[in-house]
Amino acid sequence: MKLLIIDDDSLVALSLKTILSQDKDIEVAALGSSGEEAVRLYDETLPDVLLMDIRMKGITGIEAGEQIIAKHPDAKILYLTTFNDDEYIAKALAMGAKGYIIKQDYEAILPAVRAVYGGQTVYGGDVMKKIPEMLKPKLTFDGTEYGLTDQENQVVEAVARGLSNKEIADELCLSEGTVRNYISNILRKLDLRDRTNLAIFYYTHK
Amino acid sequence: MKLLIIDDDSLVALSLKTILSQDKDIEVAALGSSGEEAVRLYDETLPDVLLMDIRMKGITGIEAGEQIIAKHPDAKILYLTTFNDDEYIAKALAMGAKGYIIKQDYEAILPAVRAVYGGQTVYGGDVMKKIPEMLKPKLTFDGTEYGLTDQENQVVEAVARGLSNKEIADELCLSEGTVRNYISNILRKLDLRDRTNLAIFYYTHK
DNA sequence: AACTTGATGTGACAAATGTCACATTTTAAT
DNA sequence: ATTAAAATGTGACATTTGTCACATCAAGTT
Repeated sequence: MKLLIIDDDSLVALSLKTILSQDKDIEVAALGSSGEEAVRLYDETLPDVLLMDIRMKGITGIEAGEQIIAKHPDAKILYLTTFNDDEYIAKALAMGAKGYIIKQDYEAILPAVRAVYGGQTVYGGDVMKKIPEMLKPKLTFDGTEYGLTDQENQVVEAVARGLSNKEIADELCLSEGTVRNYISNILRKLDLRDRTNLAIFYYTHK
Repeated sequence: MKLLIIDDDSLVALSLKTILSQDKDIEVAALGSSGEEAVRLYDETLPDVLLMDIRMKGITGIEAGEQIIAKHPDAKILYLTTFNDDEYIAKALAMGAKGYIIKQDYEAILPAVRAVYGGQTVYGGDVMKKIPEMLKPKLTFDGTEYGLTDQENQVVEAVARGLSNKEIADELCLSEGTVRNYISNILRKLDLRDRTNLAIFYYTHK
């Protein structure tokens, strides 16, 4: 199995090579330390598996991966990362990366590389745990981001539950007029036209 | 590594044992052919990895897995399946299964088992491809299920985009009155109160 | 031809909604 | 204590919305 290793930190790349070379089936075709190098070396060496850091100076591992996949749709890219950042996970998934594992667990790297070589997709245990959450819509709508007050936020929640102004007033112990005023303010702040658009906004910005 | 193998078809279980036993690191602790057996044998043998079929007579692999995880939160369960059914994938993910691979690719099974033993999570290539789609909300609302006509459906879409009756009328080349009538009908059919609730219904029913 | 049906439209109406310009009251800041 | 700034409320008003009872009209059906 021909392997290409890319890591921002050359020392890490070297260590990886040392560790992985011990396996007699693995031949490390080249080492690199940037996204640009990844793209170039991939073309030159056409490895079976590309083991690459995500965070790197210059273009990120994700971007490099996209370029490589564009040219070699079957490329098997296995990402190494220090953190497990939701955003990266989602991007890596969307990009079709074959794996995403945490650098820390050394022992896991070799089996992961082997599995990817065998056509599997390997995501480190902790990473996988996040996917179910990501699958379900966020329940909390935080209007603070849009400059809404606490009360206004509650009104938004209520509107998003389909309540009428009267019902909202009863629920929040306010007068109906006040609720109307709140809604007016909310709509202005969010630049929306009516409560229906507010509900839509709520559900599309969950 | 101690391995427990469960497959509806005893022959398959046996074949798996034969294949996997060739690896000197693997010891097959037991074979089983039902979800109930899986639960029992897991308790008895406490394997490092449980390799289990999903579709089985009696309780499914998923249910068995849930019971096992409930008792042994760190259980490493690797599902084998003939199909890659969205529903099962989602369930397996939510349950915390460590893997989900297609039976067909024999060569993949051994590396997958090894990777799972090493703490990784392994989802077969095709399986993984589905996750990004599952991550984004379904765009199509099929009102047919609720007895809505084609036109009514278009109105629903329009309402869900936040348009006013006038705007909808213009867009669909109808009179505003007709749009109002449509909405009346839709609300009755769906047992909703107003357009805001309709929009909410739309977004909460994919 | 007479009839049915469905899609489309109209007008009237009540209720709900959103805006606005202002009061009150409470709270916080100086 | 005085002031400023919120939170809360009121009433008037124009619009929008949803309901309803009825027109029209085209396209089938019998």
